[in-house]
Amino acid sequence: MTTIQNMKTEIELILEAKIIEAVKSLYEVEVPKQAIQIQNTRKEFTGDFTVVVFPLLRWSKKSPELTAEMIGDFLLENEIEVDGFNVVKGFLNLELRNGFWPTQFQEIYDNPEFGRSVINNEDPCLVEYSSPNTNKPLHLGHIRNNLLGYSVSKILEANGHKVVKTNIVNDRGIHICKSMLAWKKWGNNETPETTCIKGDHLVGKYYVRFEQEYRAQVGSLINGGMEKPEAEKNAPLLQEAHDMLRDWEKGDTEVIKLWKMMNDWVYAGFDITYKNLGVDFDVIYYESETYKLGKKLVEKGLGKGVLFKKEDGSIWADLKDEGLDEKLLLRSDGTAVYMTQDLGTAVQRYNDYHFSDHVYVVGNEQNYHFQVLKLILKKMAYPWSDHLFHLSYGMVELPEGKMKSREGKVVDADDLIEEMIDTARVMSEELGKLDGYTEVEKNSIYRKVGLGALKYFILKVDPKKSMTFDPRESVDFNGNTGPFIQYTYARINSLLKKADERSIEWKNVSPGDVVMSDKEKDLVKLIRHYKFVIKESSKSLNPALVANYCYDLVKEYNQFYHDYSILREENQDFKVFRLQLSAMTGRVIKSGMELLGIEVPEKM
RNA sequence: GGCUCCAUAGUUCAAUGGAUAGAAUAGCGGUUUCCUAAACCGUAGAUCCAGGUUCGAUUCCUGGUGGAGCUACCA
Repeated sequence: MTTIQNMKTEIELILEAKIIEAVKSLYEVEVPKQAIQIQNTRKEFTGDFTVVVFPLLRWSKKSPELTAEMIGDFLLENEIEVDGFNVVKGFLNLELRNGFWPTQFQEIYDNPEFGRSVINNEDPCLVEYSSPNTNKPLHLGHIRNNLLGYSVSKILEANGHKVVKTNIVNDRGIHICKSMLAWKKWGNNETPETTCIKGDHLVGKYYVRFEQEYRAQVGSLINGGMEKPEAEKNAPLLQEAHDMLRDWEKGDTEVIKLWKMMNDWVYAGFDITYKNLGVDFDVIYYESETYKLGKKLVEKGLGKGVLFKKEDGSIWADLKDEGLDEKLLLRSDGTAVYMTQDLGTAVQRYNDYHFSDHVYVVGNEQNYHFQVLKLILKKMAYPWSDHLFHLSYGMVELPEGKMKSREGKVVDADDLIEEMIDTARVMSEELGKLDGYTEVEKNSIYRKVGLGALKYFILKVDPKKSMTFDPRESVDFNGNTGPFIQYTYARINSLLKKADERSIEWKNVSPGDVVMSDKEKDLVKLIRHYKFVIKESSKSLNPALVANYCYDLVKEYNQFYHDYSILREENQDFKVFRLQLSAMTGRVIKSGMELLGIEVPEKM
C-alpha cells in the first residue's frame, strides 16, 4: 500500500540532517540517509532519541564510543534542540531541551485531526471482506474476517485513502443447491416465521441435513462394495444437487423461485449479524450476477489464445510457465467455478470504480486461489492486476482443534456475540458501578463492553497468524483486553467531567512553563507515536499494531493516573497540563479504538 | 510427493537487524479515609535444533525437527 504523509517537520528529520552534517564536518564524508539510525530511547536509559552509531564506524574509523562522543559534542554545539547526551556502548542518547516536549504536546493537543491524513487520492481503494456463502450462518472465522475488513477500511481512511467497503455474496453454486434440495425433500415448508428460527440458521440446518443424508448414502454405497471416491461422486443426492445447479443456470422457474426465497431468508439473518457486529458495506456484489461476466471473459481469453480447451469441452488456464499447475475455469458442462466468478467480479469492480488498490480480506487457505487470480488477470492484460492485495489471515482454532462446519462443530457468530454481552452484564452487575442508570443506558454499555472484549481479543493478534480462540480467555475483562482500555477511557471521561463540574478552566488555556516528570514525558512520547502507528498499520494492513498500541498507551496512562494527583494538584499549570494530557490520551484511545471498530463507553 | 506459512514463559500474545526478549493470564506477595481497584506495585518463569552472514540475529540465509494450509469439474 502506498501512504503519503507529510512528516517534514519531524524532529527526526532535523536530527538526521544535523547528524549528516556532523559526519561531514568530522570525517569529511557525505553519508547516505540510510546510514543514520534514529530511534526512541528505551525507557531504561536517559535521553529522548538514540542514534545508533555502528553503521557510521566505517567512515569514522574510530571506536563506537568515541564516534558517539564526537557526534554528541557536535550536536550539542550546533543543534539548539539538543541539550545533553550520554553514550552507552555504540548508542548515543540525545537529551532534548526542556521546552521541547511541552511544545510538541501543545501542537498535538491543538490539532483536532491528530494522527489522521486528509484524502490524497481520488481513486478509491476497494476492500472486500466478509464474503459469506448463503448456505449457512456466520461463524467465528467470519467474525475475524469481518472485523479485519472493517478495521482495515477505517485504517486506510485515516491514512487519506478513499475506501469502498465491498462484499461478495457467494449466492450461487453447489453449496446452496444442497441446502435447497434438503429443504425441498425434508423441509415440510418450514419458514423462519413458522419456526421462529433466524433465516440463516434455518437454511444452515438444511445444509447440515444434506450432509448427514449424503454421508449415509455414501456409507451404504461403500457397504455395497463401491470404492469410497466412487461412492462420494455417485451418491444420488449429490447427483440431484448437480442437476439442480444446472437447472438453476438454465433459469428454471421453480428452482429460481426456491433459490430466491431461501437466499432472502439468509440475507435477513446476515443483516442482523452484521448490525450486531457493527460492520457495513458500501456496495454488495452477487456472484449470481458476476459469474456471467466471468464466463464471457473466459470465452474471450479462449479466443485470444490465453486459455485453452480440453477434449471434454472444459476450459483451462495453463500456468505451468509461472511455476503453477493448470487451472480449471469452466466445467465441461459449461457451468462456472469459483475462479470464473472472481474473474468476473474483479473486472466488474474495476469498471465500476477504477480502483487504485483492491484489498481482498480472505483466509490463508486461499493463498493459491489469489495467486492464480492475479496471474490470469495479468495474462489477460489487465494492468491493474498488480494492484490486487490478498490480506491473507490465519485460521481461528478452538482449544480442541479446528472448527468443522460440516460436522456442526463451529462457534456460531450470533451465539458468541450474545454470550459476550451477557458476560459483560454479569461482570458489571457484580461490580455494581452502574446502579442508578436506566436499563437502556446499561444495555448500551453492556453491548459496548461485550463486543469490545470480543473485537479486541481477535484484532490484537497479527492477522497473518493463526490464532486460538479460548472462550474462557475471551470473556476475561482484565489485563490486555478491550474492556481494560474502555475502562481507562471511562475513567478519564469521569475525571474531565469532574473538572468541568468544579469549573476548572483547562481546555483552552496554555499551561505555561511545565516541567514534565519522566512519566509525563513518556506519555507525551507515546501519544506522539500514534501517527507512526497509524501509518505503519496501513502499510502492513495490520490492525493488531493499533490494538497493541492502545494497550501500551493505556498501561502507561494508568500508571500516571495512579501515581499523580490531577484534580488535587495545587500548582495550577501542572493541573491544567495533566488534565490536557488526560484528555489527549482519551482522544487517542477513542480514535484508536474507532479504527478497530470498537466503541468506548463514557462510563462503566 | 510438490508448493506456502508458522514455531518465543505453563497458556494466550508482543518485539522497523540493535542496548538487560516485553505484556497478559495462571502462581506467590502487597496497595483502597484520596480523581472509578474492570486499577496499581513486587516476585518467579521463554526465543524448536544445528550451522552460516553481521560489530550485533527472535528477526536474514542453509539444513533438520514439529505443526498448519493448499495441491477439487466444492466455494
